[in-house]
Amino acid sequence: MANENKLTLAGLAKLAGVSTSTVSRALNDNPLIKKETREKLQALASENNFSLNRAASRLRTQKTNVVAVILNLTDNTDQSISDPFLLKVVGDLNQALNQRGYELLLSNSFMATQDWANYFIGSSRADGIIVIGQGKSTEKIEKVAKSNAPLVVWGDPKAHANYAVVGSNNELGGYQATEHLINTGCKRILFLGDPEHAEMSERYKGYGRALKEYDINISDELTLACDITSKVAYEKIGDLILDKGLSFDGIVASSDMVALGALKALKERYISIPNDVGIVGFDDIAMAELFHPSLTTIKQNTKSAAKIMVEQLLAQFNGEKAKSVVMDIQLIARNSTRSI
Amino acid sequence: MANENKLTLAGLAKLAGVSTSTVSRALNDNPLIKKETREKLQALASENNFSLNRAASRLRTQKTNVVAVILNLTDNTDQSISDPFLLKVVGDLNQALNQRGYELLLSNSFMATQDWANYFIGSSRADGIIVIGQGKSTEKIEKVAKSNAPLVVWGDPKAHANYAVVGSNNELGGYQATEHLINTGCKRILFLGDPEHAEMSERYKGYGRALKEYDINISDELTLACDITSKVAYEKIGDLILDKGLSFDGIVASSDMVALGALKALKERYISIPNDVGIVGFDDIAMAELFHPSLTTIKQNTKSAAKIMVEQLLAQFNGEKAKSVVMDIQLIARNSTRSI
DNA sequence: GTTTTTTTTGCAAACGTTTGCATTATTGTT
DNA sequence: AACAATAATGCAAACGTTTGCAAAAAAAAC
Repeated sequence: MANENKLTLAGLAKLAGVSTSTVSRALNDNPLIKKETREKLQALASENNFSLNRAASRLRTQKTNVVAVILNLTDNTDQSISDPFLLKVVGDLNQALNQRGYELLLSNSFMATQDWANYFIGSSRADGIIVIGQGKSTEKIEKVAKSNAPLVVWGDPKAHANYAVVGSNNELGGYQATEHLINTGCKRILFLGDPEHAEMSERYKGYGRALKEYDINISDELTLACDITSKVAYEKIGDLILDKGLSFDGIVASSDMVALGALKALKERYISIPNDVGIVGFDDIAMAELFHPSLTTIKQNTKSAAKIMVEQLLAQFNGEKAKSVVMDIQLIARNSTRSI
Repeated sequence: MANENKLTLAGLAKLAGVSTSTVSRALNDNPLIKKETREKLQALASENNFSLNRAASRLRTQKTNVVAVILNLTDNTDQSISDPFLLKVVGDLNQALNQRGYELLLSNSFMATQDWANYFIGSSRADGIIVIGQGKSTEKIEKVAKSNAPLVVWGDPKAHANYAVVGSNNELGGYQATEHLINTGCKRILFLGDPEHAEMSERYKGYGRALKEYDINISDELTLACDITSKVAYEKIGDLILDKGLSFDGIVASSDMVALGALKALKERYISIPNDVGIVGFDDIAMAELFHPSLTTIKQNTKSAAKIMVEQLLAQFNGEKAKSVVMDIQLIARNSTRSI
């Protein structure tokens, strides 16, 4: 093809009548090279639309400028990848990484059966790893951490781990969601989510704390364990109502997608939202305000979270030790809960 | 760190008492090497959890085994990246690529101001490019195509381009959506979408054809140009009703997200769906069936599309010329349209 | 037990950068 | 004008693989 004899650094050097070192330095804007020469060479390079062979420079510098982002999906393959929240995080990470001169190698947890650290770092595919979602299976993450490869995890920062975790204050989020329902008159509040799941379990704790502080007794009946997908939530709520009637007047959903499933189950039974049942979601995905009714939710700021994760990762590149960071959350009151 | 003196091929060779060539061949399962030796060396490699330096092998082989996937977003940055459909495509591509031994380098169109071909291919960052979304701005794509870098585009395959396009039969989709509304009794059907946008314009054509074939006159008033985001759709429908009352009884939405926006605008005004207005979306995103009412839509099969795109790309690696492929679509009738 | 054939291994040269050090050109100082 | 100090460039050795070709070892043929 056109690839026949691609222009190389040496070729460009000959073209310019200088040495390869000079061209290399010039293209990397190294001040060792006289400014005029630098500019001249840069111009020449772009004229001949030359571009450095990254494979070569990576080999030489032992640095890839690539970060592997791993979607740590749970077993049920298809559903979770469609959670807009996770993908929003990917998008924000991409932007944050690009801003710092890095590229994003996307991967899901199914890919490498081998351990990630070796697969990505040991092989010079990437300089660091960002895992999205602590989820339930933390063994693989632990393994990476132990190999002390640069690593940052999006998950629950309170789950004191031996690696850096960036995530929202899930406990507080759960608390505020519950409190908001209490303040808007709900008495029997359901928690809908997966208490086994790292992030979700903290939200569950916050839920428990709020009930306790407001002297509402916690009943097992009001904890509805369910996978964190809309479909499962929809079914679970349907079953519950079939089983016990409308035994609740508020729902703390562990994610917006879960809330969406619940919403549908309720609306199909002509249960009024927010009058009969108030719902609070978690995440504030883009379409939260487009549901009908629009969804009251706990907003996670993915944009700044992404920026922080990248910072923490880069810190590790410089030999510093990364710390876990707790992100503030924010209650966004909309129409799926009564107004205070 | 642990990276101090990483085991190298030469090191492993010394450890095993053979030459590097033998180890290299063994790890690549080259039958030139005796089977026993191969297995012994492979075992040794994994014992010492050795992994090949990809930067080096890429340099040597002039192949990266990476494919750049570019989200070709339109100007309004934030919204479109949250379209679950596009991200679903990314996920499916990731899987399809991994299956063929490739990795996915994610990027968005804002990143490289330079031309993509040079940035990704010329620099040995990737072997090929997959662009998601033809959208409105096709110049950059044309540029890549001209440089004849391996390229496949997700877009409208009927838009005869000088590059390989994989996409749904958008015209037929638009037709079927419209026909379905007609069959369920709609008389004044609105098209909601962006006729400038490559994929959408084909859907618009199909819409027009259906109206014509069923002898319904096409009125400019019933074409509501709007950006392909829920928010804009929501506003446009609101404005339209404010302006002219309920001047329509059916909507062909150019995507599910657009449909969702319209849905909300209508429900807020207590307009019954599907009785007063029927709505058909496009894409069949995961939550389409979880809207209330669940959304009738034209399903695009992203999973097999992804597989085909990858095949078409790999074909180009082998010097074959890739062809555009039209994917079948399928009407999924749910509750946002009356039953036939 | 040679010779021929086949199988298995090793040698050494790439692939295209970057960078420590040596060298040359330029400027400043006396 | 000679020397010192500084700025700008070039030399050449890496970085860790892969692979054509030669060589050695093993098997087969006579």
